[in-house]
Amino acid sequence: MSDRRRSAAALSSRAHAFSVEALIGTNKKRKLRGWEEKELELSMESLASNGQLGDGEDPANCLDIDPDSEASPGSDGEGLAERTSCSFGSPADLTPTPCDPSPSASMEEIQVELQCADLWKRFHDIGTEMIITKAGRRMFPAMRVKIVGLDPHQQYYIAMDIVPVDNKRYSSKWMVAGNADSPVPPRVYIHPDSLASGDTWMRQVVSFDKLKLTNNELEDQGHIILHSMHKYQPRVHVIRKDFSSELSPTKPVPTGEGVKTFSFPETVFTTVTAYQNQQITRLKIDRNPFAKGFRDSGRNRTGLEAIMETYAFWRPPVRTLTFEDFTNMQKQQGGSTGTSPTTSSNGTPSPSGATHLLSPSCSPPTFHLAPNTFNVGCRESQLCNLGLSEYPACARSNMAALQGYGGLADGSYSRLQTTGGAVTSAQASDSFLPQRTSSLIAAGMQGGAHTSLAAGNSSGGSGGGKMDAYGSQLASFPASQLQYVMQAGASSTSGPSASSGSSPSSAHMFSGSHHHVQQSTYNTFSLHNPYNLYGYNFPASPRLAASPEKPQGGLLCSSTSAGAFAERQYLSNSGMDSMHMIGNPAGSQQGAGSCDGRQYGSSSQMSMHMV
DNA sequence: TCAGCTAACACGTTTGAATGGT
DNA sequence: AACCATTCAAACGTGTTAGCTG
Repeated sequence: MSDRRRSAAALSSRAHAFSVEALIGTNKKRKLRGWEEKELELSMESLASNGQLGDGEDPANCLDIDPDSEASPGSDGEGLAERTSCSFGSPADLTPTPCDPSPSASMEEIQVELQCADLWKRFHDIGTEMIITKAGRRMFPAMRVKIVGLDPHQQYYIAMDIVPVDNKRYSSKWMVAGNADSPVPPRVYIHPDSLASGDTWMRQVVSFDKLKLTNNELEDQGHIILHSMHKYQPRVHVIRKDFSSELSPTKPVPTGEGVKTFSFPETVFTTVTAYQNQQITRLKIDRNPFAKGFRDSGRNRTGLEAIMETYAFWRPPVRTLTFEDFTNMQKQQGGSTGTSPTTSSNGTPSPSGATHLLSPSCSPPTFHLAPNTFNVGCRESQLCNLGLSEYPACARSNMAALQGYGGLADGSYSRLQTTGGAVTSAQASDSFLPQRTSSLIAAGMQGGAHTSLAAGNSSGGSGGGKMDAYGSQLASFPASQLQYVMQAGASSTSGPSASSGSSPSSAHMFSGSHHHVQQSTYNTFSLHNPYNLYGYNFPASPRLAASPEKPQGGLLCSSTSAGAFAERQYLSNSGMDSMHMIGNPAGSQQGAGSCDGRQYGSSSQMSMHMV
């Protein structure tokens, strides 16, 4: 069955959007503007008629959808490819839009920042689809926002609703299939942490990942009810306590003073009961940890795919193919489409043909520290040596993938994992995870030593913890960073069983390691994304570039609370001599999370050192 | 015949209780 | 007794797919 599934997943019969026909039949791009402006007007009328907009609200402010934005599925008859042909909108195109035209003075300063906007933009460029089911389905990406400007002592509700963008129903080819179905009962998802103080809200990332979408109008568990094949816009509401008297999960969000509403154009999505665009499916599979079972991970791969994965670190960063890419290719290749990247099994450019598709936005990160230090990522707006505007979008998004696991919001353990014969797992918490005691377990050490590092609870920043081995080496690092020493040469892409040659102790670590490790080591990180479609590939060291074999010798890594397993996995596979993750003590946030379903710490910077 | 929807399924993650060691 | 690490299993989330419906 898995074979059948995978072969089917290679190309959906419904994936029309990236067909050559769809891609080249897009010279009507400019025509969209007129249509979309018209659509926008209709959209606003629809919102107003549905009672989704409050009195006095300016609908144009509430759904600030740039007429040039062509990312979401539309009904212009040109299909999704038309939307896909656009490049990332400028930041101005996707700015959050407050909807309340007359907020009170205390509400005026409130700002909401969409977390993981890069991921949303990726989906947005393709045409975001959200599955809805009778039982309810979570959104992916989930809405996650950071709120600033609240009165720290004021009590607020944070709520989310989803409103129709227009009054149309779409077909699987994103053509208008008629008017929208009858309005569904209004539903508002009130964040479970409500009611909370402004200080509480501002200290955490407000996540709506528990929100579920359903098409069952009789559903009574509070899921948001939507129609399939309709286009919707999520909205986030900040509601002051004294204006929440009318707040109800089954009533439209009250409007007016004391309520401020935000929407993000890049979060517009189309509801479906089955994915229509294979690019969306692939992106969701690669970024949603719950869908890891569908990732290409070495099994049932074609020879080409296996090679591509094995040599993943050789390849340049690849981003989603755009119409401009395609036209450029046509120019460069004399209009030939024979090597169109769309022929790739997952619809992405093949490595051989991808070099001219490099996006400036995916250019390699800049060396900015010591010559041997390589800044690979940071969390936006925090301790970032590069300004956000100049920071490669792909690198940012890949940073999330790099960060691995670090449960924070729910107080669960952070799990640091790696692969092969290197470090196995850790449940980590230090000064970045103040409520947990840190520990780290390393295996596959040189000489087979079973090294267990318990960093301890480094409250106050003082170094703590015990180190059974390599203590002197590790002690030189701040206690707030978990330290690892592992043997790169012992690791392998073949998974935990690759711990051959390890001592009984290390073998024990693998045989008896935490099941999370056992389950996850095969699939995580871009190395297991055989096309490296969604992130940035670190440049391999020259040594490794010459050979896929991994170097021998020690590997010194440190990590913050966020999982470092991915980095280590990358290192162990790519031949990086070391990687060093630098935490962000000041920016440590409980509740920090990722948009791909993982809980991350707030490590804001990561660098690699040649040692 | 077709598009859209549903439910069963396999696979993986998450979560918490149980167990054993220190 | 308290704490911690580990194991285990159930619950849950996910995309796929065959079959159903209109």
